Amino acid sequence: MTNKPRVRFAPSPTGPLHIGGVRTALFNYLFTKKHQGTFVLRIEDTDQNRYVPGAEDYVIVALNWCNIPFDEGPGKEGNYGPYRQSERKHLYKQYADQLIQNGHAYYAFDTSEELDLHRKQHEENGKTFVYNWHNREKLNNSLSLSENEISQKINSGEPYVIRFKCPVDETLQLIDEVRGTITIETNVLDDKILFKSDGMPTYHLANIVDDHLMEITHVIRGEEWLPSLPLHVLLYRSLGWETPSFSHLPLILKPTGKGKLGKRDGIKGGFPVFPLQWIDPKTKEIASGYREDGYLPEAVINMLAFLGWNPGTEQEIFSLTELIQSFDLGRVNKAGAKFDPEKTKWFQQQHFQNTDDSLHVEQLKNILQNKNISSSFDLNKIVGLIKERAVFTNDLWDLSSFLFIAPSEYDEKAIKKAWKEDTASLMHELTRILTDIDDFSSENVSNIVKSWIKSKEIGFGKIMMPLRISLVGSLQGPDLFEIMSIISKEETIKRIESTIEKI
RNA sequence: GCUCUGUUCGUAUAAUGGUUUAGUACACCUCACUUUCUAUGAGGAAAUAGGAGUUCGAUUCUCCUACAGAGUACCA
Repeated sequence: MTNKPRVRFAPSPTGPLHIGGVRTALFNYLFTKKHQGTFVLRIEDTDQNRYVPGAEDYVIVALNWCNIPFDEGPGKEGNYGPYRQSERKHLYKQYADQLIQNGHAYYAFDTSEELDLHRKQHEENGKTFVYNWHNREKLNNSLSLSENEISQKINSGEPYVIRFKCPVDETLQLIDEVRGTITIETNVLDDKILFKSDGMPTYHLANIVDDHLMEITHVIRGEEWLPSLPLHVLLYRSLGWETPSFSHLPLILKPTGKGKLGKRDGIKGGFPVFPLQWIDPKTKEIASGYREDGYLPEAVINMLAFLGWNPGTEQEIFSLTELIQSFDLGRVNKAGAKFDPEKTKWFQQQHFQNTDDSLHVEQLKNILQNKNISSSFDLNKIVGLIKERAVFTNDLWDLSSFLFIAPSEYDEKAIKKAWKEDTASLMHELTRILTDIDDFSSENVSNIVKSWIKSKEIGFGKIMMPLRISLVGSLQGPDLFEIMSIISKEETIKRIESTIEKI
């Protein structure tokens, strides 16, 4: 690559950005950063009716949380602003006019109602209404009307749209970086509206104009745009502009069943489909987010990168830096990928385990502070003991809470399994043994208790399991002697005695 | 319906026109280790959608069928 690429992520602020959108942003980011290029955020808000307040902020916060910030965009003005299409409104009309002058577009006066009627009638006959070369001469537009009629209509303020005049009898060879060459006949295309009667451009026009004006070199977007590619390429040609390179990313599909991953799948499957929590401003409905569910952004990014891409090696755990180094558009898959929440959890676990212990200690400290628990325990040691079975930060507390708070109730199943007739007297005897131990290191306690059990000629489980119930409340947790050593001799004995009393 | 795109173990994917008994990861099963729960380690089961063609040879190239997805708005 000779010149540094400029890429853009161009969401529409109609709701929270879902993980498919984040994946698109990520691939744009990885690609451009690999080549020291620029990542632009452009807000495509040409449809005022669908604007949702907060959606734009959400995109920005989400990208920042994921550590894939944009270089230019709203609030980060570069030389190509403004970056909201609603603020660029004045730019588009001239290009629509240019297309009309060149004969590549025309005015159309058909109302929505008329078009709906056409569609309905065709549907009843089992056909589809297509507005293009085969009927455009007969419809209510500047191709069928006289000069006089046209200027009269326009001057009298009759609403009109501007449609693209799609060329006839041409075979288009389109190049997509991930799919190769795509062939399509222009005759099957329709004359898409470029400019709406409300004075706003449609997505197609605005998108092409902005990509050109912002000097975007590579368009990387979701597969749902593939059907629009011929129109876009034709527009570049009609405007006499150089065409950027196009890559269409495979869709992210539901984990089970058919179709694109949607909001409902998350609710049904109990996993987030959004990077951050989103509260709908109208319905107050809450959609869960990866951030709030305790996922590390590194894990989410890593998981997303592997949805439709792979490095071709057996390495699966990647940092963002490594992803940038390894990313290659040529290795993007063509087929849609089913989303796998289990694998996402695995990525989280891997990244959680790779996180430096000191950060986990900080997190645990915060949790204790929030719970108003003051403790003199060695948190480093505790983290080392429980970390391997933790996946989320909150697990740090769940797995260690019994150290800070003595169990108040005991798991019934565990009691049934481990607490027998003679257990109480054995536990009494154990407290006497423990009382005499001066060096309460886990190693020393372990040696003494184990040899005592051996001398009694009973099974280890007979002592260890009730002891675990006494200290933890259930048959879970790390090495018992480590636990005893941490909570101290006095606390250990206290807990055993209290358990004997309660059961 | 029409147009476009796609199809390797349950899932995500690797590989190559022959060296493949098609590799890896998640999930699943077994064993080991923890006399607990995890985690971990070892092992197991599991796939080239179907049919033609090109070829000495195809999972890899071509075509057809099936299935799937997307698009088909004065939405993006």
